[in-house]
Amino acid sequence: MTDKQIKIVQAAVEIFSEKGFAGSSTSEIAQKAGVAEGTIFRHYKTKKELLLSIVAPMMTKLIAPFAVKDFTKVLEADYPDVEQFLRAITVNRLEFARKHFPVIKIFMHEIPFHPDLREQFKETVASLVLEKAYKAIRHFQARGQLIELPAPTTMRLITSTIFGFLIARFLLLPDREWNETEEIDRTINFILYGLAPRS
Amino acid sequence: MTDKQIKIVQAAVEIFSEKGFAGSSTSEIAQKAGVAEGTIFRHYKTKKELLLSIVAPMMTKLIAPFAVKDFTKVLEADYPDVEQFLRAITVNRLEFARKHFPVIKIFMHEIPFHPDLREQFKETVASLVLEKAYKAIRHFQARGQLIELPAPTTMRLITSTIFGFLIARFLLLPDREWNETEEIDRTINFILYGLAPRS
Amino acid sequence: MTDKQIKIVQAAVEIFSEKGFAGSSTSEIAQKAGVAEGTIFRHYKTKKELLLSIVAPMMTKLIAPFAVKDFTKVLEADYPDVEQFLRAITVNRLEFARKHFPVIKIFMHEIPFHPDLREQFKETVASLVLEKAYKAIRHFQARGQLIELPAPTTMRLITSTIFGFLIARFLLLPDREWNETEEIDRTINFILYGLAPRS
Amino acid sequence: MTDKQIKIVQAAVEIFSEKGFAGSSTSEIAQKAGVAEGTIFRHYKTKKELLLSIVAPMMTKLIAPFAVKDFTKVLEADYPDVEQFLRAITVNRLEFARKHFPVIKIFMHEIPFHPDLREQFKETVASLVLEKAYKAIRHFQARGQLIELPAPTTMRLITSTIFGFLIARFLLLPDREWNETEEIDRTINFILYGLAPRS
DNA sequence: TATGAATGAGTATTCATTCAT
DNA sequence: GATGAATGAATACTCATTCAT
Repeated sequence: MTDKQIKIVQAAVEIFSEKGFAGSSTSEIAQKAGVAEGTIFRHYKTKKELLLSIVAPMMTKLIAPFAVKDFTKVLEADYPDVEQFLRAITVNRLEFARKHFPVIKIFMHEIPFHPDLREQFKETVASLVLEKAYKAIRHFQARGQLIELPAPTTMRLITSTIFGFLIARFLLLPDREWNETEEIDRTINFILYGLAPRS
Repeated sequence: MTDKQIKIVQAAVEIFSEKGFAGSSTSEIAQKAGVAEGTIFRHYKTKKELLLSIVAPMMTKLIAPFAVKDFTKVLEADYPDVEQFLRAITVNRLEFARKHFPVIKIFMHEIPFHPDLREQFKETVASLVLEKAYKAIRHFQARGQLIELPAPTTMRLITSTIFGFLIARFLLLPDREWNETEEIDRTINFILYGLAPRS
Repeated sequence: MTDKQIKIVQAAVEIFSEKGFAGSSTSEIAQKAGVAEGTIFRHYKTKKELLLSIVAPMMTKLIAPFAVKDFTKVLEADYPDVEQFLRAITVNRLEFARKHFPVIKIFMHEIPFHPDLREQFKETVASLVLEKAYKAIRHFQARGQLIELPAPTTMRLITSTIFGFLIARFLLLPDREWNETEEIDRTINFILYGLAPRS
Repeated sequence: MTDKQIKIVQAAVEIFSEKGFAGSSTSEIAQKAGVAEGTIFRHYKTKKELLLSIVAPMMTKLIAPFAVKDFTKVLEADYPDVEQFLRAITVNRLEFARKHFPVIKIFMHEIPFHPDLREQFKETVASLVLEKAYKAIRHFQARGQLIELPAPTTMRLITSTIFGFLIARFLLLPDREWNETEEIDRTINFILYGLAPRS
């Protein structure tokens, strides 16, 4: 990646996340990047390819924590109970969101309008992550730490809660003073009690 | 609203929700609506005004359930416990989402890119709804039915869960066979147990 | 055809014939036509469509003299001998070339680069004209007025000579003083003697 | 000429003859030649110069058979009658066309759009060749082997016929099975009889 | 000598918007 | 009120050409 290429990507991320893909013009990106418009197209055949070059690698990183070979072993070794497991992924994804927020924003906005992006997401992300996540859910259900609900339902409830936190934290109220550790505690407790086996 | 106007709005909703506002062209809307291009601009000064004419009324409807004068009285009269309250708004918003799904989709996609829309939302929706919602939360906290967390946190946890359900239902997996009543039960129980005062 | 549309076509003919299709820009055409660039594309979806709208009707006119139903009857009734037949088509095509010279020029230059144009030409023009032409050749061969060569060879020799005349007249030396009747006489005599049955 | 330069010229000939000069891009030529884009411009200052470097030498070769010093002597010594003369140039130009067909095609397509090319052609080719050709025509007229027509007219009739043959052979129907010797015979006989002094 | 990244003017085409009918 | 022809600025993208390496 040349120096100019990096500048192009940075400018594109900034502008895409601010105005959306369709609302951004390559001329504006070129200007912000300080390069000629033609330079963009030397590196990326189309505007869309530029978008993909930004968004695709993010997808890979998104699923990184689940891309371990022997997931069951990791579960057993590292996470004696659900709480620690949930806390780990929450903190981990919080940092991920903090770092890649603009790209994630672009991704979430564009995915409904680009069937190819959606397909790629389903194939790589969804299948891998869901498989692992369901495994984890059943793992903790078997240990009596989670209520016996269908895995997809459990998954939905957990995901909603964590995503809801991230959206509130970075999208809706990024400027509020956040006591992050406390909010994380509350969020995780909410999940734990919400999904605890009914006595 | 003339017959043509209705067709324009219908076409616009369809196309905006499919391609996004910036990705849609007025000529395409005119074509789908079966009117001349100029006709759109006779009724709406700009493309943006057409968007607002679609999205703004939806906002009003969105907050309708909270736009009652004596909210406390309603709470006391109609909802003896949290469960019935939560169930009522969940079912109610589920129907709302089912009915206005495309418009809601447009709204959620465009709000980050239109500061005026965002402002309008904050002023009308957020303030009114939040005020009422916080009131309800404190109401049930006072009755010992909800754990004593800050209202915004409680609000976030409830909203995440309900929105998560709606998103899963209509956006992510609209084609799956949904046993809606069961899923609603599980969702509400999740919230109730998650927010029950710790014994 | 609106007034502007006529101006666009006129300008396009002029510029295409001067610089070739690929060497002409739509902006230049718009300027010469005195219309906005967008106006061109309201009437013709693409630059290529503009080209076709110019060139296609010419093809139809080109074959007009051969598009008679009962060609044999026409031959028998109107042309007692080859000479009169040849003279008729030569004069006729001369006038045609004089009238449509720029369009013919465009056509001949572009046909090698547009397979669709070539195909259309083969289907409509070539098949119809060749069929009729071969019929005429055999007609006059049967009457002993033309040497017994294969029709395609005879056709080639006649066509070369007439086209050669038209090219010299309009393309190579348009500015020379031409004694047209005399040159036509010489040209036709050349063909007649060249194809007379050897005694 | 370096190895790369040869490849550039070969690629350029191929692409120019396929798409026309204006329709070809230097990048495509570079790609097909297997060199960097810049390399083309190291050898040829502009795209046009590349065209000229291809087309100009062909012009010289085109007139080669006429570029003999004592043309009259050659006529007397080598060609006892018109037939042999015509046959010689026909066969000779046939081979030339076979060998340089793509370049000839480029040349004929571009000459109307490049005044400088046209000028160069008129100066070198036309004047020299015409002078010699007229000399030959008058030579054979004086010997009673050609009808007494103005030399330009005679020249036109001969040239049309031979070019017509070449065009049919290589451009219009290159894939047909050609019995070349027979067609040459017919073509030359056509000219001979067409231009024989009327008895 | 050859490269290929970089340029910026230029390309065909689309767009939201206007306006005479 | 409705039309659709007309606009011209803007769009994504291509081009011939330059130049530092």
